[in-house]
Amino acid sequence: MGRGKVELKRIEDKSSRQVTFSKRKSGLMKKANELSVLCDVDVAVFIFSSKGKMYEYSSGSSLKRILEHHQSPFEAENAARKHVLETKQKCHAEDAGLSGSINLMRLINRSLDPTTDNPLNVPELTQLDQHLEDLLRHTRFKKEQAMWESALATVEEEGHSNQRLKHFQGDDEVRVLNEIESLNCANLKQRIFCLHL
Amino acid sequence: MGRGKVELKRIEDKSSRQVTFSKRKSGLMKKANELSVLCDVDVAVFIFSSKGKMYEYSSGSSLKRILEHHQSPFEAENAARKHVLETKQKCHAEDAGLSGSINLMRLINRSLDPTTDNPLNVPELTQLDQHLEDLLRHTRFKKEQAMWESALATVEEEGHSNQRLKHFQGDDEVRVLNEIESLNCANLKQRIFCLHL
DNA sequence: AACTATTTATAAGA
DNA sequence: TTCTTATAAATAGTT
Repeated sequence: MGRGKVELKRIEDKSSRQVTFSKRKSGLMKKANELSVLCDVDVAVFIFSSKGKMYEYSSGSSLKRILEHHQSPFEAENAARKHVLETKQKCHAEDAGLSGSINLMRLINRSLDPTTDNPLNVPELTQLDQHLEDLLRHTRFKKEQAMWESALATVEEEGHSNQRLKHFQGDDEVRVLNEIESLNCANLKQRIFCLHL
Repeated sequence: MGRGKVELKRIEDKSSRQVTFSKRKSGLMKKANELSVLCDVDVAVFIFSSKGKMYEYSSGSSLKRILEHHQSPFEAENAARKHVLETKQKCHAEDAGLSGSINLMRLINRSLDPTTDNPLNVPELTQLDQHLEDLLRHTRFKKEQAMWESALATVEEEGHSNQRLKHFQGDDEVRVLNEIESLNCANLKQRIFCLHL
């Protein structure tokens, strides 16, 4: 609708694409709001620009309040994550993990929703139990791994700077530095211990 | 646009509301598609009728494929669940659990996403570990509860029918029925044992 | 489900 | 960017 009719394909000129985006984005949200009010339904619209920026509309009472109240971290993060997955063109590997985690999410959601009208039955609870155990094992492994990685990085970093200093210093200083190094290691162990808490 | 202008408020007549819903729903999705194609962005639209039925549009390659491939159980369930929460007007109690579970979800998502560019750090992994432990405890408690509930229901059901039969039967039959009852209990115990696996 | 009189959205221009 | 305006598109009321 406008001075000329447009064919349905990507607008190649960047600046007019941007202008059209801005106009049509607000048009779409206006329409979404009208639909929501006139027909008394809930509507949510999510738009992801090519740079991953997200715009959203969501209707009146229900979705909106929840989304706003929680700064929509859930939808935003998930949608954004999916968008990233897509644009990274790495669909195959992720699919398995994603669908597995979706099932887990569904179980967790139902398990934590006190208003659900079909609470988890025993086989489902058993399945959830199993999933959680696996995930807990996985998490503890990751944690240990991350701890040691950060520990090694610190040691290496400190080693490097110490090494560099040694080039320019006498034997006494080297002894002091070695002491510092061992103190750093003790410090490191203490840090690791704290992380465990 | 139409024979008369409409004011932005709920259409009270049910059948014209339904007609308008149908027309405007497709209009909205058409607009969403145009925006997506013309401006080369990803767009997703979710509409929830008052009865909780969901309609969705999502643009071209990215979101659409993933949503279709997984039958969008995640968005559908979540959105539906939120919708239910809202319409049940029980926002207060759920909010705490919801925001807690959202945080958990985010951690799980990031933990399971191999393509994330910020993997969980150690404090976050510790937090996730803690959450999972809590949830596991909660799940096992629920499982035990559910098991005993179903067990009790079975006992009661069998007890009732046995009670009724006793009215019409002699002492010998009563003895047999008591044996059956105790066998049922053994059976029950075995079933519970199986559920534990 | 089709038909139009109108309103609304918006493309192009300023 | 914002405003204007000619025109395309959407749709309310009707059949």
